[in-house]
Amino acid sequence: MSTKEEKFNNYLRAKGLKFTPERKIILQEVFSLRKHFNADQLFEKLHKKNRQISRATVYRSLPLLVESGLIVETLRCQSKVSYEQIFGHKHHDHLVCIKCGRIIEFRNEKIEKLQEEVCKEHNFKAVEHRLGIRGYCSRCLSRANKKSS
Amino acid sequence: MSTKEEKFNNYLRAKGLKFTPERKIILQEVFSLRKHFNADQLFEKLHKKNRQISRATVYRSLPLLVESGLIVETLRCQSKVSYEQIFGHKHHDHLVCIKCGRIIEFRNEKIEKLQEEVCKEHNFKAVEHRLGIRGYCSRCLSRANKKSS
DNA sequence: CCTTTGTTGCGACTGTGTCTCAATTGCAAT
DNA sequence: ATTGCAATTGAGACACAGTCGCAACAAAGG
Repeated sequence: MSTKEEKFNNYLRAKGLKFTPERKIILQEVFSLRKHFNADQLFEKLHKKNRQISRATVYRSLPLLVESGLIVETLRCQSKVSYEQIFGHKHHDHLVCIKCGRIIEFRNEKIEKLQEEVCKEHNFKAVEHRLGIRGYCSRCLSRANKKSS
Repeated sequence: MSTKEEKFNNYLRAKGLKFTPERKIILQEVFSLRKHFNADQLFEKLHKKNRQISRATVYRSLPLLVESGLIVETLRCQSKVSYEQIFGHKHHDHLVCIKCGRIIEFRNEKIEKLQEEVCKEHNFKAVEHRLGIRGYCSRCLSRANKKSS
């Protein structure tokens, strides 16, 4: 099993790209953030740490991290693309609370299997899939019941 | 079974809003477009027909149509929110070709059931769910095979 | 007729993300 | 170490979807 750095480096080399200091810093920061994050949060955090890396570089690096298989584009929340670390994580799906924004992860093998079947039926070669269920989480539901008008 | 107009009107009245001529025109146009569309396509079409309805009004009306249950926000394609008519249609999910953009709809009862179970497990009240599988459609696959380099 | 409340269009604005371009850097070959 | 060159960077301008504030307007009720 290789490290994140190795995996990213291998990807970059294979494409004739360089593992620059900026990319190294971005890689580290991505994995020091919580699992779900977006471009701005990443930029902000770098900025606060006085890592002067431009917005453009941050935005340019994220697709590289996606292509290298370290992170993945997940849901779009409030018109922002949200990313998620997948290095060393299994695929899973999301319950998204539309009230508090909480993201609950789940994995259901049967659903995964059924998706494969659907693709087979349609001669479709899946690259990626996302199942997002939007609604109200248990906390928000119980809170709503307590102070029901 | 009520018509689209009645359903929209009922929703509006219930919220103390009005079924204005602009909203009527927008409603008609939405249902004369093909099933999947976005705000700009709608605006363009109205414009071409010399229906002088402002962009702002179009953007303001779409959330109303969503809340009234006539249309639904589906996938985001190329940073645009895409809508879909659901009046008189059953829920379904999508295979999206990342090469040609084709959208293939499917419905799988077992997946729907399993999703309900997942929600129950997490005490989650689903409002809406989207399953999008992105990949290559059969046409694009066979085309790629023919002229494989 | 007058008031209230919702609606519209206009244009300015916001915010995310992209692009251009000149200057710089990393790396391999010399 | 030096050179050559492609990749990279930062800065700011730009593109574009979507939103907002505001003044004029319309509908409904008293």
